[in-house]
This record gives sequence, C-alpha cells and structure tokens, in this order.
Amino acid sequence: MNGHDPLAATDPIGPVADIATVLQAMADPVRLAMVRSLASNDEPICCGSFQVPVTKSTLSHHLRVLREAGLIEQRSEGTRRLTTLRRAEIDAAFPGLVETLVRAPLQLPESLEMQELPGESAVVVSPH
Amino acid sequence: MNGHDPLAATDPIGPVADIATVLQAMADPVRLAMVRSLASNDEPICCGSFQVPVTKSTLSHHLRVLREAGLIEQRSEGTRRLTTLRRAEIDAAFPGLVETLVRAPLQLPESLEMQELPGESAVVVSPH
DNA sequence: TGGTATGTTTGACGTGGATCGTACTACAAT
DNA sequence: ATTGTAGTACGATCCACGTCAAACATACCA
Repeated sequence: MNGHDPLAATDPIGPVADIATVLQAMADPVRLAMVRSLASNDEPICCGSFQVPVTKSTLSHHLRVLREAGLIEQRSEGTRRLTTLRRAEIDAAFPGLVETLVRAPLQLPESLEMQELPGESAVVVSPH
Repeated sequence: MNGHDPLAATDPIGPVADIATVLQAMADPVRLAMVRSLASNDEPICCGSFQVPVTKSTLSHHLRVLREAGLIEQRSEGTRRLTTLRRAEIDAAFPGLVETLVRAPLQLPESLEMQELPGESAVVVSPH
C-alpha cells in the first residue's frame, strides 16, 4: 500500500483531449513516430517494440503523454503492456486527423534515425 | 545596407514543410489560434489584427514560425503586412488537416484569454 | 527463494523556445 | 523634416519539456 493504484496507469480512459493538447502530443517527432506506428499496425504494440531511439524511461514518458491526451489505451498482459491507438475515438473527435498523419511522408531528422540498439539501451547519435 | 534583403521576409515561399514541422508549428496555442483565424476568414489578415494576447514582437516571431513552415504567405501593402493562409498548398500536402483544425472546438487555456496587457504593447483589436 | 524481463517513477540536467523590451527600418501623412 | 504607424531584429530571461540514469514495482520462471 504505497498509495499507488497499480491499475491507475492501466486504464486511464477519458475523452480525447482538445485539439491543442492533441497537436502538442503529436508534435514531438518521437511521439509522432509512435502514433504512426500504432496507426499502421492494428495490433497492439508492446512498449519495447517501438522503434524509437530513446531509453525505456523516456519511452514511458512519451506513452504517458499520449495516454493523458486520450490517444492511446494500455492494458497489462503478463509482464507486458500492450498499447493501442484509440482510433475510433480520435476519428470521432477529429475526423481525418490520424489518416493525415499516417499518409504523410515522414522524413526523420537525422538526429532521430534508428541505429543498432546495443543490448538494452537505445542509441542516439550521442551528443558527445 | 545591412545585408538584409527587405523582401526576404515578404516572399519566402517554399513548399509546405514536412508533417512533423507543421504539427510543431500548429501545436502552440497562440499559433493555432492564428491559423484558425486565418482559415476562417478568407481575406488576408494584417498583423495587428490577430486576437492573441502577446506583444507585437512575439506575434512577429510566431508569424515567422508559420512562414518558415510554409503555412502562410505575407505581402506588404503600404505599411501593413497582409497574411494569408496557404490553404491550397496545405490541403494538397495534408488533405483535411486545416479542415480538422477549424472544425475542432477550441477552448483556450485561461492563460491565453485576451486581457489587458501591461504597457503599450498588447496587440489589441480594433472593435470593427 | 532468487533471478530475469518489462515498465514506471523520480530526480537532475540541458536545451529549445515563448516571451518581453528596446532599438531599428520602412512607409505614410502632416 | 517631423511625427506616427506597422512591423522586424536582436538580446535577455525564464520555464517547459525531452532526455537519461538509477531505483522501484510487478509478473513470470527456474
């Protein structure tokens, strides 16, 4: 009993946030890549399967932002957390938005390109 | 003659930027309000007529961001700068995006509501 | 019971960017 | 010319946020 509800993060379901919040959530290149990834595969994606060059803590942070914007749902399955895009809800709130994002050709800034993940932590072009 | 081309800012026309840049440009609440404003009136808007609670220098900054994202065009007319949304180009690049933004109900965060700004500089709108 | 795998949380850090005020430029009207 | 108006440029400040490492939590397996 540490005051933490273990399910709180699992099922945060609320309405999709307002357009400003949604845009802000999607404006980050990492999160945009995540959303596009989620939108392309209609199967849930487990946290470690996102191909983004950030550490797992940063990834978790981004998932939180998306979750709090009402864009994704997560459920635990064993030790995994499966993430799905709330496509229907988003489409209802902002028709065509996800479609636009998925269709748009995306050129990652080179600072964001994926490289080999050596063992456990993701690798960016290291700043030094 | 400081090396500045006085027309450079007037006609920077290039292609609409990539989706990440566009989203980032629109994600700011002030700029979102500006874009919505531009999208609603199909007449050009002069700089001082935006109903946003920032000083003119900040406003100029936001216009630059939008311009560099390829979202707006500006032309000088006398002492004014008339700004238009590049609707056709944006629609061609990201169909439905502007439509979505305009349609979305927007609740401004209270921090963004119009109010008196200290001193001379608040961008205020002529009542008609 | 311990060990491993998967995520979350927390704290710290650095940077980008939103903001302002001031100074400057360009045009118009007096 | 002088004044006023409209906007840009620049420098400074401040804070939000993206990032990481480390510690913690939870589930599964040996």
